[in-house]
Parts: sequence; C-alpha cells; structure tokens
Amino acid sequence: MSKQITIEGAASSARMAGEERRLQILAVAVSLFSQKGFRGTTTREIAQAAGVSEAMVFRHFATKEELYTAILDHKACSHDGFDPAETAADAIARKDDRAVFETLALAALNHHEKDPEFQRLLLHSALEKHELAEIFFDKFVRGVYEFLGNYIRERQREGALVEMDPAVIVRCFIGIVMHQSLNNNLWDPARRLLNISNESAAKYFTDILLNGITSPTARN
Amino acid sequence: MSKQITIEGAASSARMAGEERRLQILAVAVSLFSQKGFRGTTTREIAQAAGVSEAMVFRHFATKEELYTAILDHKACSHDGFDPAETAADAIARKDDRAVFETLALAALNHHEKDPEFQRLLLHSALEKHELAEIFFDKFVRGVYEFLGNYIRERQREGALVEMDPAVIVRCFIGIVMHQSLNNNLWDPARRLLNISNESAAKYFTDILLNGITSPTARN
DNA sequence: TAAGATGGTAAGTAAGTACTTACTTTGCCC
DNA sequence: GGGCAAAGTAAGTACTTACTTACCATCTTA
Repeated sequence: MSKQITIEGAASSARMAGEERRLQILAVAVSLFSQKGFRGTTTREIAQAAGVSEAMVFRHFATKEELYTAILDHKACSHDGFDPAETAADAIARKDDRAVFETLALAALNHHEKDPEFQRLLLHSALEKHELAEIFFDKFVRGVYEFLGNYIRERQREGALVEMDPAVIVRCFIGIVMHQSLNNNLWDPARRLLNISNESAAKYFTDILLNGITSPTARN
Repeated sequence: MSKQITIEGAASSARMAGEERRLQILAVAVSLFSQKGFRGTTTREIAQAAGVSEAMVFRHFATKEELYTAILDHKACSHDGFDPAETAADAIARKDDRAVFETLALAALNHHEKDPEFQRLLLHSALEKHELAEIFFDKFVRGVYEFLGNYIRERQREGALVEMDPAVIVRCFIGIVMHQSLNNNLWDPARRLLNISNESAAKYFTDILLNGITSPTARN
C-alpha cells in the first residue's frame, strides 16, 4: 500500500515528517544552488527535485532568500567537521613542519574532493556578494591565518623557518592547496593539466613550500 | 548645439555612430556581467547603463547570449595583451630563474589588479558552465603550462632545478599568484589578512617558490 | 471513529524577463 | 533642402518567476 521507494535517489513522493522534508529540500537546494547559483536556480526546480509542489518549499522556508541563508547555517557553521587545529594537532606538538603542512594539505584536498558543492556555493556567494562568503571568511579563513601564522611565528623564533611575514607564507600555502582543489572541481575536472592523487599533491606541495625548487647542488 | 558631454563616465545620451554604440554597450555589459553574472544581469539594466532603450541593445546583439559571447571574443581572444612568453622573454634568455618567476608573478598581479572584471567574468562563466571558461582554459592556461613547463624542464636538465613533474611546479606557482589576486579582488578586497604591494608579493612568492621556507641554517 | 493537526496540492497573482513591432528622429549627401 | 538610411524609442508580447490562496489527504489519538 505504501510507495516509500525513493525514486532517483533524492526525490521521494511519499508523505514525510516535517523536519525530514525540510532537510530533504535543504539538501536538494544545496545541490542546485551550488550548480547554478542563487539566481540561476528557480524555486520550481527545487520543488521538482524534492518531489513536492512549490507551496511545500514555501511552507518550510518563507522566501527563497531564507532557504539560501538556512544553507549557510547548515553548511558553513557546522562546516561538516574540518578543523585544521585538530587535524594538525599531533604534528604541531611534535614540531614536525613537514607533517604539519602535509597533513593539512591532504586533509583540505580530501575535504574539497568529498564536498565540492561547498566550494562552488562559496564562490557563487562571493561573486553575488552574499553574506555567506563574508561569514565564512571571518569565521574560518581568518582563523586558519591566525592558527597557522602562530605556528610559523613560533618556528621562526626557533630558527627553523626563514624570517618572513607569516601571513605571506600562509597565503602561499593556502593558495597552492586551494588552487589545486579549484582546478579539480572547477577549471579542469578532467585533470588534463595535472592528474595526481591528493597524497602525491600534498607531498609535492609540501616539498616545494619547505625547500623550494632550486636544486640543492645549484644553491651557492 | 551638440550635447556630446559624456555624463557619468559611461552613459552618453547623444546619438552615436553604430560601431561606437556597439562598443559602449559591450563595455557596459562587461562591467555588469562581471559584477552580477550572466543570469543576474538584465537586458534592461544594460540598456539603462548604456543610456539607450532595450531595443537598441537587441539591434546590436540579437540575443543576450550573443552579447555575452561577443564579450569573450573581445576580452578572452584579444586578452588585453598579457603574454607570458613575451613578458619573461628577457629573463628566460638569461636563464635567470628568479627573474623569470618574479617578472611573471608581478605582471600577472598587476594585470589582475588593473582588470579585475575579467577574473570575475571568468569565474562566473566557469560556475555557469559557459564556454568562455573552457575557451580561455584551452587557449591561455594550457599555453602557460606548456611554456613554463618547457622552461622548467630545460633548467632541470641543466641541474638548476629539482627533479619534479614540471606541471606540479607550474600549478604551485600559478596557485600562489592566482590566489593572491583572488583574495585582493574577491575574498578580501579590504586586504585585512595580507596587505602588500604587488612588487613585494612577487618577490616573496618567488623567494618561497625557489628556496622554500626552511631556514638555511636549519637545513641538514 | 470523529476530529484536529499536519503533509500536501492545483491554480492562481503580480512583477519581472528576454525579445518585437511599429513608429519617430537625426545626421548626412547629392 | 529633400530624401533616405541609420539611430533611436514607446509600448507592447509571450513567458517565467517568487510567492499565495483555498482547498484536499492522511496520520494520530482520545
């Protein structure tokens, strides 16, 4: 009697509990917004993808805007558990610079690979000057700069790292890692220009960041 | 008798020659598309910003889509003269690795600073899966990878640079530079996290790329 | 099993949207 | 200066969009 079979993965036609449907609509909206942006996604599409009428969408979220901001709360604030401080805690305690950067790079690359939607969502919102980008920037990016910057500063005092504005170093590191993810997710998903595993990438990137590309034998 | 005074910089109300108006509409559209994306910009806004009626826009460009693709031809193909091979030709001839990377980094940073619209346009089009991104990628980015990759390969054979997939090195270099521009243009235009001149940035980035951040005294 | 609450919808509405049509104005050239 | 092509517009059209209203269906529980 009950037709509970979930057709096409996401859209279910059966009657759902309120909270369940809310979350389903949210999940569907995340996917669509990340693919087509806020303006590029219609409430009709969201409703169809969720397998309900538009009216249901507006029962759960008063406006399209509210649905969008609900996504932030669900994605940016929880942020699906990528905590740099925790990820690198072990390596930092051991003062193993290589492990610190390699672990962080690998974790970030894996995270972006597993959840490419978030990166697209962030980019869309930054371009559309939505608040998500700013919130994320203030809450997360700033934290990474402080956290990594502090570690670098400490290692500089100990003579292990060269004297240089830690923010510059952090920018280089994040730049390399983010650019790699951006290439894989956005510019070159076919990996035509560079096709290496996250493990190799993290290793090579760390090699370069720590030692540069000048051959030791060529260094005066 | 003639009211040729250009009011508010872009929008002129006086009658214009066909080609002149075409270019003006194009310029206005570039600015709007880069700010709000393809879907986020209405033909009405474009017409208003150009100081003409919508019908005029559609006389010059049959569809909104055609206007968008006309921008590619005008921006991506001409590409406002940033030719890496030419920029670094001198340094490459001298085999001055530092100069090669620093010159290229500085030129790119300056270019992005002078024309932030293009970067936004590219991002929008990549997210919207428009063809501009792919065309630009195939025509320009691929070329940079080949060109810089070849130089690196040569210097590796000469023992000046470490043995490593040149594409990885290029990715790091471009990643650092692009990320810096992206921060300045998109994420952190107020430069709260890092506020340095393009000259300093190019110098520091090159320092790191060539020599890494490990202190020479700490290197075994 | 009657009733109330909640999940769900069909069919709107008003304000856009890209694009057209029928028409007027302006500069230029013989 | 009259004719004419090109620059320009006002007022549409057909359609989409976010959002509403008025109503039905189904589950729960007393």
